[in-house]
Amino acid sequence: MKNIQKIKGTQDILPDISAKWQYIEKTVRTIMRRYGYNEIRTPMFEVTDLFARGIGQLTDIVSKEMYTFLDRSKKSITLRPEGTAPVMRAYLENNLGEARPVQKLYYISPMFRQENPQAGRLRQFHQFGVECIGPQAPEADVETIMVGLDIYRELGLKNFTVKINSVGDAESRIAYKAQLQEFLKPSFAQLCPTCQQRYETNPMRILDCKNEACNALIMDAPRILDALTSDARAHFDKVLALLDQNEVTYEIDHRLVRGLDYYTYTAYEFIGGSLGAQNALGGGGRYDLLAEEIGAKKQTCAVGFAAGIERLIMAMESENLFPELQAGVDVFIATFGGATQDAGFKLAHDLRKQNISTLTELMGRSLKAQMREANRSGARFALILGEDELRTRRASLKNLANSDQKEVDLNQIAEEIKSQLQSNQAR
RNA sequence: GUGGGCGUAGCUCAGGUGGUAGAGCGCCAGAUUGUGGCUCUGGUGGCCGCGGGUUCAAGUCCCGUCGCUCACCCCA
Repeated sequence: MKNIQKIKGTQDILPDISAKWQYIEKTVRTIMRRYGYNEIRTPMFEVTDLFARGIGQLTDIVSKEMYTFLDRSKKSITLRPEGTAPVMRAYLENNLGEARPVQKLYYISPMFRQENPQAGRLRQFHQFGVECIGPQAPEADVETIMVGLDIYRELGLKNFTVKINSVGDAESRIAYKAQLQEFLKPSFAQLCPTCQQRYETNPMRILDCKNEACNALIMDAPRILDALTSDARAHFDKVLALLDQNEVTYEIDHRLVRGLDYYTYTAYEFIGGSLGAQNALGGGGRYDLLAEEIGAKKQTCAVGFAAGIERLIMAMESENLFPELQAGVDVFIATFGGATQDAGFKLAHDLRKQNISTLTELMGRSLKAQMREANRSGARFALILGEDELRTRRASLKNLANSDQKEVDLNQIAEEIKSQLQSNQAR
């Protein structure tokens, strides 16, 4: 009989690691609040069509990476591979735009893509992200970038860069695609097979191909920034000006096009410097056309980003940024079985009612073993409760950090622990 | 989907040219009749991923298979 194990590309987040997750999540929520973003939680699965139409049929995500299945009523369901389309769906479905012209939303949630796992790539992974829906103003683009930066800064991350580009509006892109095809036409035969396909379907994707031959060809390709309409160009210039004015350092990356079809105007990425092959910490941009792709009657402007939590953890570990996160209980009650065990159990109940975190012995071990357990658990105090103590109504309270031990009246234990915790912040 | 590396104790890993297994850490216990961390002593713990083949004999060689991992594509 084979042991059951986790599905490829998934992870068990065990207690020592989950403390890191909580640390990051707490920071994310703090910064989101600082910028006035509110949390939205959408379902983990959606009708397949949402992603097929929203993200684009010929993106890698839709064409080969989605977890799609038929439910019992033969409806096609997909585990969400990314967060933006569901948020936009929820925005439209709930008429959030009618309630307020600007909706600033954030999420922290799992995503699912059926790819081969490797460092920094999982089948279930987690992202936090923001969507600023409504404004067309460049300020909104810049604000989302600053949210991401502030989160990384707050966590102490140093080794990363911001890359930015504009993929223009529909008109700019039609013009640019034609320029690019024109440019590549003579050397079509030298392109890699996938890029030969892209040449027709989505020539801009050739720009971020990593194949040597394609790379060489693209070096001198025309730049999309030179093909932008005056509106698109003005928007991009304003974004850059705002970044400059607000102390954001960035690099313009002419080959940054991003993998999802819905981007317009601004596209940007947070690139980690210590991550290995999968080095994108997060990415985002403006997507003014997504709403209509999934059925909105009128154009809905929006900009946002998504960032990987697993990759952030990797980056933070390589920069050694996690503080001591061990949170031991306040007190471990050691007993000797029988009446002392019952008394200890009841005492724990009383202490917990007073918000003192308490551990009791559950294995019936020796005092020595219980003391070892108390130490291992990180408890601040050990309380020793034996027959004598029960009789005299006084128990021994030992401070495990400095080994100070004193007799305390059973009715005074909570007060004693509280005052000691307060006075010396015990360890 | 493709390619490389790796599967030996709870964890990290040793195990020239084949002779049925070891270390460190952890865990348990003792030194200390009711007191942790340090030290010392002892102990627990392994169908050597699985299946087949070669051989008197396989952790070791061969084949297959599964799993993990890194990488390609692409992305978080």
